[in-house]
This record gives sequence, C-alpha cells and structure tokens, in this order.
Amino acid sequence: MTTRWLTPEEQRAWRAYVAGYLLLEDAIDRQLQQEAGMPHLYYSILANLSETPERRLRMTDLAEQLKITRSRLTYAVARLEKDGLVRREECRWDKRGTVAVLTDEGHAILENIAPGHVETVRAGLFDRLTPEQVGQLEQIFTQVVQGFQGDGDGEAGPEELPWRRRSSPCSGTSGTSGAPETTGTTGTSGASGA
Amino acid sequence: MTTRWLTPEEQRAWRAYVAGYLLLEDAIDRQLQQEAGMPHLYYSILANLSETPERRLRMTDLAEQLKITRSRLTYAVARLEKDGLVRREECRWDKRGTVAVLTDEGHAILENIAPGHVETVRAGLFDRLTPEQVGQLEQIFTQVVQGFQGDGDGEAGPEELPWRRRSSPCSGTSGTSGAPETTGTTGTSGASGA
DNA sequence: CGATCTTGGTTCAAGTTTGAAACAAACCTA
DNA sequence: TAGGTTTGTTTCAAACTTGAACCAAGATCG
Repeated sequence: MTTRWLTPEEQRAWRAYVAGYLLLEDAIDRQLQQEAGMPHLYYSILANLSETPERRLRMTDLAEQLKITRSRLTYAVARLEKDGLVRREECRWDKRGTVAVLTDEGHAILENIAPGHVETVRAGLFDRLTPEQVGQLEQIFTQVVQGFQGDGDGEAGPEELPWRRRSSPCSGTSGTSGAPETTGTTGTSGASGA
Repeated sequence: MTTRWLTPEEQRAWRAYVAGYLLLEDAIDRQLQQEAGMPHLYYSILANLSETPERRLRMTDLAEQLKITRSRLTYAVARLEKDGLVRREECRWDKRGTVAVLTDEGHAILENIAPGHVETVRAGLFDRLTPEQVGQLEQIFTQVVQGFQGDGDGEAGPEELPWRRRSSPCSGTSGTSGAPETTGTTGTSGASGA
C-alpha cells in the first residue's frame, strides 16, 4: 500500500495538537508537582477514587478508567500509599484482587489541591476556547476514545461488550463510570477527574 | 477567589481529551517502539531535523520547536547519536552552541518508519474525524499554543518578539519553522513532524 | 578591560514509565 | 478433581524524564 500521507490540513492539525498537549501537560505537571509534589497521573488517581461512592476502586478498574497499564498503576499507588493518601485492601470476593482506597488524608489533600489544578486547566485550555469549541473538543476526543474501544476486541465496533462489564463488588458501586454528577465541594475531584 | 470549577460540559470535554491523548500517545509510542525501537519524541526529533534545508538544527531551536526541555533533548540526542542516526557538531559562530545533524542513516531510517507512523496517527485520529473536525482540532490547539506563547514573556500576548527570532546561522535556514511544504517522499517527515 | 549577567548545553541524582516475566487465585473442562 | 488456561497484580531491569546544579562562552556596562 502506498501510504496515505497526511494532507496539509491534517499536518497542521497534528502539529498544533502535539505542541498543544505537550505544553498543556507540562504546565499541569509542573503546577501539581510544585503545589502538591505529585504528577498529573497521581492526582487523577486520587480524583477518580474520590468520585466513587466508597472512595475505593479495584486496581484493574482504576487502570482502565485512567487508560494506563496495570504496571504503571501499581507503581503509582505504591507511592501514594507510602505517602498515606491511599490504602490497599484485598478484595474479599476475589482473592486475586486488590482495591485502592482513598484515605481521609488523601481526600483532604485532594480538596486542597483541586482548586489550583482546575485553575491551571482553565488557564491553559478552557479560558482559550469558546463554548462551541469545548463541545467540539469533547466530540472529537470522544470519537477517538471510542475508536480505541472498538479496537481491542475482535473488531466489535461500538458494541456493549457485556461480559466486560464486571462491576466487581469490590470496587465502589460505580458501573462503567458514567457521568460523575458531583459538582459541589466534592466535585473538585470530578472537575479535574480523568 | 472561590475557584471556578469546570462546568459539566468542560468536565466531559476534559475527560474525553485526557483519555484520548493517553490512548493515542500510547498507541503511537508502542507502534514506534516496536517497529523502530524508539519513542515518539525521538521520531519527532528525526522528523524535525529532516525538514530543515541542511537537516541540522541547533539544540535550543530544536527543543523549542518540540516544546521540550533542553535537558530532555540532550538525553534523547545522545541516544540517537549512539545509534548513529544523528551527529553532533559544534556551532562555528557561537562556540557555546551545538547543532544536531541528521545522518544519512538517520534519514534512511526515518523514511522507512514514517509510513507506519503516519498510518498509526491516521488510524487513531484522522480516520475518525470529519474534515470539519480536523479544522476544529487545529484551531483549538493553535489557540492553546498561542496562549502559552504569550505567557512566558511579560504578558506580551501575540507579539512578534523579534529579539527571540535568533535564526542563528548554525541551524538550517529554517526560520521559525513555518509550514513544511514537504509532501513527497521526504514529506514523510513533514507528515508526522511535531 | 574586568566584573557581572545572560545564554547554550550538559550532568547528576531521584523519580517515573515500560514491557516482559513471575505469581497466584479463579475458571474451565474432560 | 486434576490439569490447563485465563485473569489480577506485582516485580524487575532497562530506558526515559525531571529539575536543579554546573560550566563555558557571549553580551553588558562602568
């Protein structure tokens, strides 16, 4: 096959996108590192945990939500545990499993640093966009995510993959993690979630 | 100040975006790692070098184009140099400077792996988007990048910052690196540049 | 000129990420 | 129910990233 190169428009979009996300991630990482001593991912872990009813999630579920490897998560949680922000518990229903639980301290810390984080996201991204663009951004990346969703399993496309929806009793009752209605003080976590 | 949390729309956009870029970067990194034994950034370095008239660029210029730190670039170039894909030369006009030069081997390798890379970018991103969305994506991230541009220097906004445009004779004649008209075989690099 | 400031790059230690390998519990099947 | 496969998670070594500290070469200014 003779390679379908990117069109000029695609090239421009790609360049802008790559530059943009590097700058954005950099800014976010730096901000969190300075004010909280942790990188973006670690914040996301705390945030995701805080959104579940019982502030607990199985490692695999967490990894899946965050779109990272189990290995990476193990390392990250180990660090957060050492800092006392997260606790590990074994899953009673599945002896193989481990659930990560947000500690009270972890929750407190999260509430402290959330505002700064949100502010950074806002300054770097949302304050630059019109409401329409926010919608476009969501639409675009939702499609991208869905694209990968379908990939993994036998070219299934946008199927439901019911057997994958193993809402193990260990994780908070959060199903496939729908919309986190949180918005108040606790919403802090939601606000910057993923 | 009472923190302006993200609106539900912004939250959704943010979540989709974060999940999307993680998946995308992951796919790209994995593909390049497998087929070329190098991460995305390293590919970008080769690509950027290949776009300049003489396939050479000063370290600082390169770092700036790629939106990464000098430190990170030093490490990356060291590795690429060890692999023989890039060569370091000292800048004649400024004894402090170092220029990274794409070797013939580096260029050859780049042409070999470019198709696969472009294909991955296409499969993960562009094939999912309508032409309008490609335009939107460019617009959105261009604004994001510009936002950061202005930041660094005294709230200058979209100024020209003439003194920064130090197109040192060492780097290829590429100014602030405009549009890389490349599109043919060599365009490979351009196609996936940044 | 000489002290000082800025700029271009590298180095170093500490922290993070990766992918493959190792384990162990759960599941399936004959 | 033994044996084999799958699933959940950790471990390990190698590679990468980070930020601060450092060195040397321009640029400034009295």
